Amino acid sequence: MNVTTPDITRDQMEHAAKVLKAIAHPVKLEILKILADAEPMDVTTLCGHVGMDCQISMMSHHLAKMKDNGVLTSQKQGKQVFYSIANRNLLNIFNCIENCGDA
Amino acid sequence: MNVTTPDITRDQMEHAAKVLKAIAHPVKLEILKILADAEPMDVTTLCGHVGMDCQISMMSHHLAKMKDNGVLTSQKQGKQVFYSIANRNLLNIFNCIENCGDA
DNA sequence: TTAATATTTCAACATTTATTAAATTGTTCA
DNA sequence: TGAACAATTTAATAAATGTTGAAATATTAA
Repeated sequence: MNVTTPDITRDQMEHAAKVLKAIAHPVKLEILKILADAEPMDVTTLCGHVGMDCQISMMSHHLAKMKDNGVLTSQKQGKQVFYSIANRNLLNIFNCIENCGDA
Repeated sequence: MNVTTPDITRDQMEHAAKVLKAIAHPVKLEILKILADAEPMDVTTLCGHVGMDCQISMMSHHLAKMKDNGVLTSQKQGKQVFYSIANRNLLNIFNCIENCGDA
């Protein structure tokens, strides 16, 4: 038995890699962080929070990819689409990131 | 103040994205997991553990990238180069992955 | 029905990754 | 020295990603 890391199968590894790929981008991480504190949020508002050079089309692509990989969920309400975090466990990644900040 | 996620600066976000990119790949995650339980390890042995279709050149590329991004460290000993995990805090990512396995 | 708004999709392009084979460097040892 | 081994580097190519603007879709309101 192994005390350092949990046992993870090949399939889980593939899945994990997909999820990590889906968030391994500064803007995507920022989206995640914004939603973490104020979900659900619609695309335009989210774009405003991301700031400066945010384009709605780019935002939509990022959101779609994260949704495709099970990171986010969405719900249409009128003209807007509100995004939420599918599984808040994923947010632990920020703790990890903070601890590893100077790695 | 914010209780859900730690405050993270733009720079930290950029850095985090780079680190995540450097490990968001099934083989790279596997390398990390193998080293987690048996570091340090030389390239050829590592390649054997990864199994099946592992080519030494590919392994070297993966290792170099992970090293470049501060995920791994290396130490030459004779003909061999032994790799280790730079900061074991990063291994928390596996817990996160396990919990989010069915996200 | 038309106009306005919100979001997605499409298409194009540049950039980055992943993979593989071949050539190269460095080390040990006969 | 030179053969054998370990690992890296280089180069070529395919595949995936990121970015952008324009067009398309859907919803609401006038």
